Amino acid sequence: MAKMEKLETADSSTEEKIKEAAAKVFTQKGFAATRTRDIAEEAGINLALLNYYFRSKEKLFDLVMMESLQKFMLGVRDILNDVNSSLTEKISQLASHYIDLLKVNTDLPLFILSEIRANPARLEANMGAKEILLQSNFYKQLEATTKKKVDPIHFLMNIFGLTVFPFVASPLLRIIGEKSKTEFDALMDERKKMIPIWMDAMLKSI
Amino acid sequence: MAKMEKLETADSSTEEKIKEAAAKVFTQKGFAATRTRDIAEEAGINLALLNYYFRSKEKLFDLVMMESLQKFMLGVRDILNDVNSSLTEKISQLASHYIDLLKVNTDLPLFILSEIRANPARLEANMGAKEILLQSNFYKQLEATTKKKVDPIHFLMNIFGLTVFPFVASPLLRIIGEKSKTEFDALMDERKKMIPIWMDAMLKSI
DNA sequence: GTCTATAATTCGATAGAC
DNA sequence: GTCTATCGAATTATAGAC
Repeated sequence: MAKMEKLETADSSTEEKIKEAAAKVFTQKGFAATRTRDIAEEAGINLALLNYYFRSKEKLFDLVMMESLQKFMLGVRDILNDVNSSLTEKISQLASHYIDLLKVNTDLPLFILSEIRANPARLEANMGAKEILLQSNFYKQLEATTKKKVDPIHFLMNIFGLTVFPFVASPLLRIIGEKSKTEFDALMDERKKMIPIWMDAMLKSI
Repeated sequence: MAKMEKLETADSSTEEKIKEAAAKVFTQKGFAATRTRDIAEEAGINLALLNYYFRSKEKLFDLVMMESLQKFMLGVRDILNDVNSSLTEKISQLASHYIDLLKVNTDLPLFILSEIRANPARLEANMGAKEILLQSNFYKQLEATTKKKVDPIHFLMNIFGLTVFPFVASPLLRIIGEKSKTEFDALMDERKKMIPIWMDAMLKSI
C-alpha cells in the first residue's frame, strides 16, 4: 500500500506521509494511546509539522477513521448488488474480498470496533453503510432464503463472524494454534473456499 | 510487592468498591482512555485513596485484566472436559455459557482483545488457557471429527466467531438491525439453540 | 483510612526563527 | 514548509493533615 515515494509532488508528499503514519499508529494503538509525537516520528518529520498540516490530533484521527471505514466498504457495494450472482456466490465473493483485505490490514476491524465503542458518535456520521447493506440485492436474497423463519441478521452475524472474527482474535488464535503470520494467512485462504460451503450448510439447516 | 499483611472482610470494603469501579471503567474505555479520577469518582472515593490501595494505575489495570481473563475462562474447563457429553453437546453448552456471560458483560471480549493488541506482553502471563483448551477432551473430540482433513483451529474460529463476534460487533449490528438491547439479547438467546445445529451442519460438510 | 493540596511528568499545541 | 523551543492543560502519584 505504502509504496516508497518514487515521485514527490512537493505539495502533497509530506501531508501524505503523515497521514499514512497516522493510520498505522492509530490503528495499532487506538486514539487514546497514540501520541502525536509517535506519529511524527513514524512519518520522519517534526511534531510541529503535524499540527501545521492537520490542525489537531482529533482532526487527523477523524480523517484516518473516515478512510478506514471507506476502506472497509470499498468494493463491497458492487458485490452486494450484482444481479447475476446467487446468494452463495455473493457470500463467496464477500469472504474472498474481506480475507484479502484483512490479510494486509489485520487490525482494521478491531480498530474500527473499539473506537466506535469508545465514541459511538463517530459512527452516526458514516452510516450510509446501513442503507447500502439493507437495500442491497444481497439482503433481498438473504431474506428470500430465510423466509421469515429466522431473522436475516443472524446470517449477517454468521458471515462476518466466520470471516472477520478470526482476524479480530488473531493474536490469541495464533498463539493457541502456534501459527506464524504466513501460516495464519494460509488458513484464512483455506476459509475462502469453506465459508460459502459452511454458510450453505447453515442456511439449509433452518 | 508483597502486601496483604492485613486481612479485611471483602464484603463492602473500599478496596473491593475500587476494584469494581476500575473493572467497569477500564472495560468501557480501555486502559489509555480511562483516568484514575474517573475510577475514583465511580467508586465514590478520593483519588488519593486509589493509590493508597493499589500502587499505580497500571497495577490496578493488571489486576482487572487478570480477573477479566479468569472470568472468560471460568466454568469452561468443566464443559471442555466432561467425559459424558458429545462434541455437539459441548458446543451447545459453550454457546449457552458464553452468551449468558456476554449478555451481562457485553464488552468483555472487545476489552480483552484490544488491550492484548495494544500490549501483547500482557497475554503471555496468562496463557494457561492454551493448555486447558488443547489438552481438553473437547479438543480431542474435535480432532477426531475433523480427521485431519481440516485444521481443527478452523472450528475454534467458527464457534467463537458465531458466539462471541456478535457481541464484539454489537454497536454496529444493533444499528443495522435496529435492535434494542433487549431485542439483541433475545436474538442471542435464539442463537443458543441454533449454533450447535449450525456447527453440526458445518462439521458434516467437510 | 480518608481527605486536600500539590509536586512531577506527560502531551497537545503554538510561537517564532529560518 | 520545516525546524527548535516552550507554554499550558491534563493527569498520575505523593505529602501531609486529620
